[in-house]
Amino acid sequence: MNKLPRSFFNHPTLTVAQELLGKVLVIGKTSGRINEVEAYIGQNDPACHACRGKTERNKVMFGSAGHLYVYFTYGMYHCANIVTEKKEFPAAVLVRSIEPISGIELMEKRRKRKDHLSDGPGKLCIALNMTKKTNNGMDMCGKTDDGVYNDGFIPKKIKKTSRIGIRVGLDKKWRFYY
DNA sequence: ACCCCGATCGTA
DNA sequence: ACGATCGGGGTT
Repeated sequence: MNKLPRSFFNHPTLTVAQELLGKVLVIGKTSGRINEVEAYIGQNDPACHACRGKTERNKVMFGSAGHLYVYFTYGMYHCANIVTEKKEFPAAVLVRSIEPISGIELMEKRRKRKDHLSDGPGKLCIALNMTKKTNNGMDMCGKTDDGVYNDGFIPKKIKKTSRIGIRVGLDKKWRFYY
């Protein structure tokens, strides 16, 4: 397993999003294979948090690639993105689902159930214990084990649809899964 | 200071 | 398919 370097994320978001499929996300003692993502890209994407410019919440998206953008939503959930593209270009890939690989008992304990541990953006943040307070802005290309890894797995067929849970930007088919 | 609504989840 | 849920971002 080799860790993805910053140069992997410092590219067009649609490319990074599709290449992230099948990679292994590691946070602490838990990990899982990414099997669903969505791209959110800059000022011309009405569904992107950064479409109206930089704010206190979305400022991480304007930073350098390879950092986590974790935000709080629906009064009770978190969602985790990995920042892409060059500095000051606000874009990121939302990780919507992972297939649990390690730390499964820990995930079950955190989720308080044994099924559907991480098949949703809010669920996987609970399973991997990611919150805005502790994970927003963290570097996924640093020296710690936290990050994204390539173990050689290659998705067979990538499917593309509109993104989930949004009311604008539905014309863009920027959800990818396999 | 406050109002509105959401990149969701779980159950029906 | 739909309702619960509520913190806080963004604007006043």
